[in-house]
Amino acid sequence: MVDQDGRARHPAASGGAWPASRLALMLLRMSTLFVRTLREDPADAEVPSHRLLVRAGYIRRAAPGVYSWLPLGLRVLAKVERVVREEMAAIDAQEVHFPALLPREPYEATGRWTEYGPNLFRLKDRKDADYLLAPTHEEMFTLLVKDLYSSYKDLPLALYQIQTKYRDEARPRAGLLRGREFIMKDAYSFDVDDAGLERAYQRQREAYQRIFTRLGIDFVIVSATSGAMGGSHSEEFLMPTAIGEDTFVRSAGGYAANVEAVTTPVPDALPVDDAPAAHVEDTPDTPTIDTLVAVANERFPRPDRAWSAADTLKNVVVVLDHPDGEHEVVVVGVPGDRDVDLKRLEAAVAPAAVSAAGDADFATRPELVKGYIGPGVLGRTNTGREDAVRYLLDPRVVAGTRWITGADAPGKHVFDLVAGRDFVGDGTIEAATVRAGDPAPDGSGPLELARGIEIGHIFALGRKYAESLGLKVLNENGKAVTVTMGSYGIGVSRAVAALAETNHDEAGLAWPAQVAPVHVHLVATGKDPAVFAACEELAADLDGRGVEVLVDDRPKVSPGVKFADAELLGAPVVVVVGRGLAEGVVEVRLRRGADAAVPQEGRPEAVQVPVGEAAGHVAELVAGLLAP
RNA sequence: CGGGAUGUGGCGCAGGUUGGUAGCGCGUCCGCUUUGGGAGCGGAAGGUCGCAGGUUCAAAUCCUGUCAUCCCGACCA
Repeated sequence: MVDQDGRARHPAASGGAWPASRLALMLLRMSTLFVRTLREDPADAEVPSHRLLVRAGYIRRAAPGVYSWLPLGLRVLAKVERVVREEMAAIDAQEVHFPALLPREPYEATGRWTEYGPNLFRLKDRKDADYLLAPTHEEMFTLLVKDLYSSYKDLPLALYQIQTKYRDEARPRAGLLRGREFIMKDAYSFDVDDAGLERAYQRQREAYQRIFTRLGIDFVIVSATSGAMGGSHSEEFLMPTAIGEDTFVRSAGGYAANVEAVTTPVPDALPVDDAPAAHVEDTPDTPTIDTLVAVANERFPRPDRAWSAADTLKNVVVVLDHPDGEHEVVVVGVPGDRDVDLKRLEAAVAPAAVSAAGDADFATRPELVKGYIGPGVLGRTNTGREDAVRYLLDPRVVAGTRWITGADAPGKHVFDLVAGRDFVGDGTIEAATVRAGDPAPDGSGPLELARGIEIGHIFALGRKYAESLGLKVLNENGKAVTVTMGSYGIGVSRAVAALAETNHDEAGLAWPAQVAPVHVHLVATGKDPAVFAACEELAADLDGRGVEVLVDDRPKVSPGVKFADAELLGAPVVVVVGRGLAEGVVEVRLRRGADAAVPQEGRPEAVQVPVGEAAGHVAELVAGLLAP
């Protein structure tokens, strides 16, 4: 990425406008199609979508997390894009196209040049000016609207693009599912007031539901945190799958949220009247919760039941790195049977970055005795000292709860320490791990955990970007008001992978008709010229009816190879012209079997169709598969 | 950034401990045969064994360094 003169550059910096017209439909031939199928799995691919998309010749790796699209892959991508474009048009969003290569200044203005951190692809031009490859385009959209619009009469407005995005992920993985270059549809709404934003948000939300439904992608909508994006609220569209990277929770009663966004129902405060006074006890060699519980049960047994980890209060030292450069040591108090979930913590303290405290951090805070940290030295409210370590508590630590926790000296813990009476925090924080069985915050029952792939994310951004970039319009009273915005993303290339992930079997891909590169894979077997002639005739007939056909016209390729390729490539309908032709029939079968909802085991049943009726039969079949 | 693994024709791999003319399968090319489930026979092209040093008469193999890739974790609209 650095050329001979030492200048940074990026091979893909030109981004790329991909006109809708690239979905030029034409009859494809295996004899000339630019594809090479692989018999064996590529060594670097783990997940099915990655393995199969490479094996079937849809994509090729160009660099870690960077993929080239081959003809078949590009057709699937184009079909996904077409659905997205149609549904964007249906809610009056207009398509534009920004560069992928952007100057630093706008991102400097919103603070994201620094906030985005090492994940931002940065480069310099020959004059040593800073540029970036855009990870997302809020700034550019905001500035464009600011350039052109200045009146409330111009709003509401919704714009979008389908554009290549760049994020220098520390660890790209799973092929298209987490790349460093990927294709995203990003839409932005501009409104003059909150009610307008809410309407725009809902229209996008509904469009997303239609898009994923049309694509045949199963999804759940979960509440999410807005993270580095800022904003008031956001929701993620997740496709549930075991290989998903996002953990979310849901209840039988309909609650769903990303783990980062789950809130803990706050228990009622307990009376403290009957609680004994706090007392410090010797608990030698108990630096961990496990050892503490064991010693407590041995030396200070409770009459009613044994002590458990849930009776202890664990104080975890973490470091927050704030965008302004401040390096702050903080202690988070959680029930001892839970850990601090760094992702949840980070979401709760965004935009600060979280890391575990190192020896150097402990050195700056000698009052923190590893393994025996307690509220005695924590918290500004608690200690009355301005320079005390900030102490944030799990919401479960309500007034009246009784805890065993560190006494700030080696080998000593304090028992019967009552929250509210003996100590308080500097606030509460959602940082404890979420477990299956935890109650949903809306009372809709216990939560279960599941995993999913994030395929869409919608944000009610509010005024963060408009404010920092000065996007204002004049209202009815001639007064300048800051515009309120939403941003709405769909991972388009990721959706292709998600579809492959869901629609395959042992033999290969098995696309839903709406996104399949072709509708029909037409195979000619044998060497009889009459077979090839009949196959050509059928292909032309289908083509004339608007059916997209890939005809395997390769001579001297054995039937086994052709069948295997048809199954690997995954067209929804496979037609075989071969030995049946002598009896005047061709074979028609569905790639996924008669029940098109689920790929089936083994080979689907073939239907014999008289050759004269084949085109009509197949065209009807395809129309049925394409019908909503 | 931590842990683990791997770099050998286009792809998938063996060889390495015991240093001695670089191998197998698939794919590709030519010829003949074959044609309903990844064909057979014969022939051919294609590799400075990731890179750089070192040891040695001799290094894919031993030593040192370095780079890269993959997996797990950290990280991640």
